[in-house]
Amino acid sequence: MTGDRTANLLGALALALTDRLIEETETRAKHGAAAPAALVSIGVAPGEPIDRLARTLALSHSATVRLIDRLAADGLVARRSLPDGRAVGLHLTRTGAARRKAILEGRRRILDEALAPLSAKQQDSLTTLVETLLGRITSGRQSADHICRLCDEDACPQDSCPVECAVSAE
Amino acid sequence: MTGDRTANLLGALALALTDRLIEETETRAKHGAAAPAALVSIGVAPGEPIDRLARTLALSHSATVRLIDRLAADGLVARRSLPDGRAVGLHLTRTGAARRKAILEGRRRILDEALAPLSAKQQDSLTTLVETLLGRITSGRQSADHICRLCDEDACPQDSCPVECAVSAE
DNA sequence: CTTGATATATGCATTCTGCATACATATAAA
DNA sequence: TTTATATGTATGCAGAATGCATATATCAAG
Repeated sequence: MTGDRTANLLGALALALTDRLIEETETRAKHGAAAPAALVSIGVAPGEPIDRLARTLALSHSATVRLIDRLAADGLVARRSLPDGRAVGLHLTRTGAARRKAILEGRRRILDEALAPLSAKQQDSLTTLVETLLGRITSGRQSADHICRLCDEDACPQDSCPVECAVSAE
Repeated sequence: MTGDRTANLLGALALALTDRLIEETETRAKHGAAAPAALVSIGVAPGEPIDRLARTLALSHSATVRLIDRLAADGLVARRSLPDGRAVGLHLTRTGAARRKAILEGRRRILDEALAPLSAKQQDSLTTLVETLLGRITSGRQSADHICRLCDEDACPQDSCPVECAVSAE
């Protein structure tokens, strides 16, 4: 009984937080919810090809090409040639990097506001629980990249990331 | 420092869970992510007009009309006349009610899987923390309806719902 | 050099959405 | 009652984002 309630509350919280995060990040990079995730992900791993980004965003290849077209038209992303002549390496322009920073700051602000009513002790307790849940949800490299597509790697070093750990432990 | 990490992890969890919940619920009621929320919300409050549903879903009125058109064409929702001749009351058909149940079960399955690694004690601890966060996020009746648009009211009685309590306490 | 795989790009259709508007009904005022 | 305004619904239209099928270029293996 009480387990049902826990599940329901967690679902409501996830939905409510995601609503706010999407709303916030989407205003800073137009072109849909995938756009801010693209900017963040490209910033984490510059030079990666479109194909890889498509998997991280869980979009089709063509949709990703079109998204990059739009972000490039806005001057946020640049395509560069790679040793492999078929692929293009994606990079953020200076403007794109600034936009990425704004996206991460906006996201962080939303989350900080939500966490404000918790004491430091409660936040520690929450951290442990969330780590456990995140590890459980992760299933492989692609899943991990997708989960972390909006993450601020400065706030969450890779060697301590429960999602990365879950991938390594496989 | 550690606060940043907590925030980031919470954001990742919210995103990952919502991805899974949307994916799951969307397959059971076609026509986009708002469709399952419409079925769930209509089930909670049958007879409500489209206008009110639009606010709960945070969609424009016309988008909601079109959504109801599609759900009605699928035989899931029925429009009935109301005392106020301008409005229409929304109801679930028998098929619609069954679909709603499947949506809530699918949602619950996803959440139960995610919570599986936690002990009963940890789940209790998580419940308390999530209650606090949900109360903080809520801002008014419309916000509350929106947050709870996919909730299973059987698992979360209204008088114990932190979102409802936050509205009452205003 | 040929064959098959890979990466990107594009034509086309579909889905979902919002804005502006039209229409019907209700409510209040004169 | 009549008129004016507000409310709820529906529709025409356009735009954004996406996927499928396909075309093109490049790589890798034989």
